[in-house]
Amino acid sequence: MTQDDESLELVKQAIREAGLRATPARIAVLQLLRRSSSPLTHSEVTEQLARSGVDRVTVFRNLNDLVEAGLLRRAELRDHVWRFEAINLDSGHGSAHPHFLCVDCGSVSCLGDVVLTASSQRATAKVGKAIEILIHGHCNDCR
Amino acid sequence: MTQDDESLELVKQAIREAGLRATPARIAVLQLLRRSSSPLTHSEVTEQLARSGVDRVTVFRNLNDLVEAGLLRRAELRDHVWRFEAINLDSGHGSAHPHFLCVDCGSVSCLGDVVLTASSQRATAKVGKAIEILIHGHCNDCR
DNA sequence: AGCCTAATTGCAATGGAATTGCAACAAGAC
DNA sequence: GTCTTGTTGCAATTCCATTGCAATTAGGCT
Repeated sequence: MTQDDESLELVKQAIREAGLRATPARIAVLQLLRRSSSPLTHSEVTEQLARSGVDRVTVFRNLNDLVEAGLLRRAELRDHVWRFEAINLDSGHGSAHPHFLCVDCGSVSCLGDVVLTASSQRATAKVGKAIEILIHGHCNDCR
Repeated sequence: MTQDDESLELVKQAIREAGLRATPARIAVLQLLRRSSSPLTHSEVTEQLARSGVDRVTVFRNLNDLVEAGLLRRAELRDHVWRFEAINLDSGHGSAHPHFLCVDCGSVSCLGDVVLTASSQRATAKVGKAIEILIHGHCNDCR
C-alpha cells in the first residue's frame, strides 16, 4: 500500500466518521487541505479541483460541510476572504483552548496554557459566557 | 457652549487636522462612532445616518477615508463583517483592547480591562505579536 | 461677501463572493 | 441489484462593497 493509498483511506474514514458520504469531490477537498502547508481560500481550492471537473459550488458546499463536521477550520484574515485549514486531530484538541491566528500567513497555532487573569474573567462574565478565545497577530515566521 | 457644540467642534477639528474636509456626512459618521460604546458595522452606521439623508455609498467612502486618515479602526471579528471603531487617543478606545462577540446575536462589546496573565503573555509572545484579542461567546442577553 | 477649484456627494451601474433552487446523479444500506 | 437519501452541477440570485460620472459644496483666496 502506497503512502497515497493510505492517506486516501484515512481521508475517507474521517469523512464517514463525521457522518458524511465519502464522495470524490469531498475526498479531494479534504485531501488537498490536509496536504497544504497553509490555509487556502475557496478560489484556490476551486482552481486546484477544477481540473478534476469539480464545480465551484460543490467546493463551497463541501468546505462548509467539512467545517460543520469539525474536519476543517474557517479562518478569516483581513482581506475579507474565508480561508480553510484542515484540523489536525493528534495535537490535543480535546479541551477548549485559545488559538493564535497570524493575519499574514493565516496559520493557526494552539495556545494551550493561555488564560485570562482572574479580574478579566470576571469582566468577561459580566458580558457573557466565553466559549472561544482567539488572538490575532503577526506570527514570528512572518516578521 | 453646550456639550454637543463642543464635541462637534472637536470632531470637525480632528477631521481637518487629518487633511479631510469637514462635511456634514463626515462629521456625522465620526460623531456617531465616537459616541458609540462598541464598534459598528457599515450597515448599522448607514441605518443611523439614513435619516439625515446620507447615502450608503457616502457612508462607505467616509468610513474608509477616516480609517485611512487614522481616525477610525477597521476590525474584523470573525463574522465576515467589517466593524468600525473610533480611535480616541485620550479615552480607552485608542489602544488595542479585546472585543467580545456574541455568536447568537452578533453584538459586540469592548472589554477595556481584560488582560492575559503574565505567563500567558509570555506564551503568546513565543508565537508572535498579538494585535487583537477576541472572545466569542453567548452574551447575557441571549440566555 | 463673493468667487474658484478641488474634494465630496448621490445615483446608477458594476464586480465579486457566497448562496439557493432544482433536476440529475451516485454512495452506501438493504 | 435496487432503493433511498445525500450530493452534484448548472443557472440564477442575493448580498456586500466598489467605481464612474455629473452635480454639488467646503473652504482657501481675494
